[in-house]
Amino acid sequence: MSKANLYKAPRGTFDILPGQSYKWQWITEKFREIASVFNYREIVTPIFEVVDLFERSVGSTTDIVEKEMYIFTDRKDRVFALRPEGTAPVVRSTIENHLQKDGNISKLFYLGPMFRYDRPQKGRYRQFYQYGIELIGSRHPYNDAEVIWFADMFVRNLGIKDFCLEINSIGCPKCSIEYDKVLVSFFSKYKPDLCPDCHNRIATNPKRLLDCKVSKCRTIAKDAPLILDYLDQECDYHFKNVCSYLDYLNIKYDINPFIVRGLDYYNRTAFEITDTSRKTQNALLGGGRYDGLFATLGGSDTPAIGFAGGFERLIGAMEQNNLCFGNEPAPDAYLIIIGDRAVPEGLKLIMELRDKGIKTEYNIEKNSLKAQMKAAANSKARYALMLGDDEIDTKTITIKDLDKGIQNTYPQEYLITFLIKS
RNA sequence: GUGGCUGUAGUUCAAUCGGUUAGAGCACUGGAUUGUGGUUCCAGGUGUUGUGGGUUCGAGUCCCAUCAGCCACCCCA
Repeated sequence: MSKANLYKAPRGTFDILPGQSYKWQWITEKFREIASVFNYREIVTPIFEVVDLFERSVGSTTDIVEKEMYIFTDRKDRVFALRPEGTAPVVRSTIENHLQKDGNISKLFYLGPMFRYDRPQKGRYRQFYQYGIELIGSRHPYNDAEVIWFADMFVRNLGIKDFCLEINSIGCPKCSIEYDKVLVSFFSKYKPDLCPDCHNRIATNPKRLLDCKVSKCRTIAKDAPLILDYLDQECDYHFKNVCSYLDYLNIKYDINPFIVRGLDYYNRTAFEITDTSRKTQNALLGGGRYDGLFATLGGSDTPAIGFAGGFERLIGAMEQNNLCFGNEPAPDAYLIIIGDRAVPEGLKLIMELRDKGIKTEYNIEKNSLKAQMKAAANSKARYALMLGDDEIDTKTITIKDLDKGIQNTYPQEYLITFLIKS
């Protein structure tokens, strides 16, 4: 072990092994299918960006930029960060490449690894894989609902049933000025009972006070004034409309006034889907509206909304419920060659099969029929194709159905049609 | 980043109070059956006990460090 394991995957990272990779593919396929149905197009951005992009967009007081970024300097002393999230890069690219024309909507999706320097745990990794969408160029509440609809449909299509969709509105900067004041004065009354983190939150980010997991703070927060009661008229109207559209679409949701997304750029609609069969690391996906981000990053005033979620969490939820990831890849046919005389014929055959797109395996290093049969069974191939002296003499091939255990000998010309038919 | 638990064949787990050559199932390979796999029987290697130090006549076992995983906090995907 020690010699073979001199090198290990870095802490918090993992290899997606051959026995697992089809699960990633399955989820990717499902995601692409829904993206296609909703008319989203893929965008691929670099895995690292100048660190400033994330500081400006995600917010300099958030945990992500304060302590979770992988930052490095290149040979010309430029400071970069491995992307901790996907929205800021997409917005940067949209601005840089003038993808967004006023009055139009851009619908983009992305897939790829993200990086956060957290302490690893099950369901929490330093390199993890996300899927996400961004709907850019509309402030209409219908589009909030449509993005949520996409999320809901995706999770549902994977077969996940134990999940909960929660939505909230965190208002706009204007509402926040008023609401933050109310929060500060409310929590200040309980200052001695609050945890040290919450002491800081009073000064830096009052809304996060609602988010604290410390039980004492939680009890206090339970009676805190709710943002929903402090939305200005436009925000209130917007939120009610989002809810109405969700109702029209027959999407079940709960309103949870304690949802405060961890990134600074969100405004108005915020939502999360959580895995209800799990107590920790149970956020499947989360998103919200970010109408101010384009301006923050130097673009024109462009409203947008999106969400992102993690592959690992989905796989965890699916495995826990024994859900199907499609078929594990296996060959259609396994060629078994008996005797040296059949080798040239066999090679001709395997060439023909592969040319026709039939997934065929053959192991020239296994000699005995028994060993080859065993290898065929282990490969999970549907059919074993046996070619020996008898078959050569009669220009036939013996086909054995490895599940049913029955076999028949057919003329060689019939083989391709047989395999294509079944 | 804080606190705790754990680390033994490929894998799941044993190994008495610190005692001599570290064991078993599954998996793997070969054979029984040179034209038949998933059943059975037989045989085979499974290893620097995560790594590095220390204590001891003697360490898988005790101590320290380190790495990794897990749990809780935190954070979120």
